[in-house]
Amino acid sequence: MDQFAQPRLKMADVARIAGVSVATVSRALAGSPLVSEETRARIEAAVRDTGYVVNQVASGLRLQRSRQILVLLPDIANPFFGEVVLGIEEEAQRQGFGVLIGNTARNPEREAALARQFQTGAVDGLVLLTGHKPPGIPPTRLVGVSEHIADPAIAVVSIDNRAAAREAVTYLLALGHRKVAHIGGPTGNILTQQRHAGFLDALGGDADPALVQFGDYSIASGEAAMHALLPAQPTAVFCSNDEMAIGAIRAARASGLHVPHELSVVGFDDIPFAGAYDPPLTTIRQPRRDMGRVAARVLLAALDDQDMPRPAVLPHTLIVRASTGPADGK
Amino acid sequence: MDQFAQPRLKMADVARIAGVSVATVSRALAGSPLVSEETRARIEAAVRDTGYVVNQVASGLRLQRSRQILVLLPDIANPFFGEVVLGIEEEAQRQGFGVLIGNTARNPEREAALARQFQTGAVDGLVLLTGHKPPGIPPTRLVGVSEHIADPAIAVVSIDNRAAAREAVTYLLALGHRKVAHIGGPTGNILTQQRHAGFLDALGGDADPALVQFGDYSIASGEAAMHALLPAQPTAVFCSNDEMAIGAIRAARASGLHVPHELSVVGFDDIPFAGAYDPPLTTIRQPRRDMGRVAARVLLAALDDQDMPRPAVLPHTLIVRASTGPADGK
DNA sequence: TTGTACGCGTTATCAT
DNA sequence: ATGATAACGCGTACAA
Repeated sequence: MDQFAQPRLKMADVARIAGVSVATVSRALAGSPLVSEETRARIEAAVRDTGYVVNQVASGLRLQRSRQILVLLPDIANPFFGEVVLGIEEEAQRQGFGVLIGNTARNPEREAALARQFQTGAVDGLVLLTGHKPPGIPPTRLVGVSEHIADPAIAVVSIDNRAAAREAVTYLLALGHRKVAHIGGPTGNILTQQRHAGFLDALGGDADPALVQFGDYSIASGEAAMHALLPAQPTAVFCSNDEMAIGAIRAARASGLHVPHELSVVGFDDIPFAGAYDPPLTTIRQPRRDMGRVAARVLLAALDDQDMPRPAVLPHTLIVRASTGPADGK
Repeated sequence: MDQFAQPRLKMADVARIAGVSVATVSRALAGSPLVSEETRARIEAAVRDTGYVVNQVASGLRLQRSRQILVLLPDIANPFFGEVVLGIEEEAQRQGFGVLIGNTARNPEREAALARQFQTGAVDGLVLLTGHKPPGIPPTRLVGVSEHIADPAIAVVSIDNRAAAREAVTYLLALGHRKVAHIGGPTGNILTQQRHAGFLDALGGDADPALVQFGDYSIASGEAAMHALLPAQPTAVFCSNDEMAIGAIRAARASGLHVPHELSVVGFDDIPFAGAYDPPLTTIRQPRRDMGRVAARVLLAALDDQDMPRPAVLPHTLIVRASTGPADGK
């Protein structure tokens, strides 16, 4: 009952069936003008009849390029990345490139295995959503998205995180809040630093240390950080991402505080669930799909030109929803 | 200033440096015992010095296998898949396989491009999280996860969706609910049908049509479906996934109903946000990571044995949280 | 317009 | 234990 897969056709098979040489088949399939209409038709018929598809591995070996790019994700479960990937795919497809995704899971071994796909020509370029270049590969044919890469030779497509954070906090101040707290991510993280800097900017330079906590961008860590902040009695908190903002809301509620009447909460990213949470989250929206599109465009241009891709800064938006309100609670 | 990437080393370069033939280098790198310790050391030194890595494309062409598998996702933004992918990666890595991810985005063109990666040997096997086999490829070296595949030759790793749905609804009945509604997914979808069947099972065979609505597994569609159900005054609703459950809660609240006092809501999947929502969602947990692990195991076994993989049914769990309560509202 | 033949970087066979 | 060489399947000079 078990059908054995028939050995896959090669170009020579198609050539034989069409009564031509492999060279002609290759040319016909590549759309070369050096093929008569009549032979082209015969070849196309043979391809249709047999269901032949060109072997991308052999072709890639010969051409030294695969027309594939690989997107490296640190955490495939992070809802931030989905839309970025869609943007990348959109632009790549437009330019005839395929997109593969690799999940490093912050595991050096997996990252190395994926980097090898790049080093050995299985993919032509890399989009880094991981915030760092895999060790041991040259900083060329790479582009970063969202998070800055330590290697200055690598262009990054992002928003102005510092300005966005400043804007979010300024908004809270405009609502009359005077004790604005901040929950950041891991302190070593560049995004954390940029958004923290924007927080300080808005406050005029420095903040009460009792009003600043750092988590790890998870809901649980936001919850813990908010519990630690509550004794200082902030009336508003700016969180470095939406997950921690949700955690902050949970902690506030657990302590009997109403959001937004007694505590305003601002997130960052506008992940898919942000608008569906109760209350819907006020947050900074990153143009994720555009970021992906631009990143792909920058990378693919660099593949052709061989010259250094330029970084791009895209506009963010403050999305005001129901997790924030006036300082006096109405 | 622009460093040109040095042309990549080939095995012949390493051979030259180590003063041996490429055949010996190949053997040494493959761990063959037919290499003297002394030459092996020289070769390893050369590899370290140069940073040489074997070209997987050339190797794959020669060996006719890549030791890579490709996971096909219908929607990379769907939070259900993250943990499944982790399970797949875990097992694949254990067996020395790499994992790539392809997002079809329900776009036939992208799906075809990804299927070609498989057809042409860039990857050895396919894990389908899409619910269907890409057209035009033989049903071998494939395994499905979660959703049944139309082609009976393809093994699927899943839970017993019908039994799980029955269990969820039975739990609601045990709480004293008599008007239990259901929000399903697209009616053509197999998961929708199985979970709907389980809903009917628990009710003893049939349900009031006014208590059944179908959405598209999105939050918005759950919201719309719940609005349509409200006139029938259900005291509980079983939703075919967590997103629609969240939508149902939003709709109930918008109509002034308290969850769970006036309406109990059960979801399905236990996506990462389910426990963090307010109220935390009662739902059916699928053992996502295990499903991924088992799927990888089944697929990789099939790659060796050439025989048909066997389907697997894994245990689900009803997770009771705060979105459900007794029918009398306390 | 078409065909012949070589090379892309490996691995395996067959010598030695 | 090691080396020469033929494949793997394709693309492209070069020849015809």
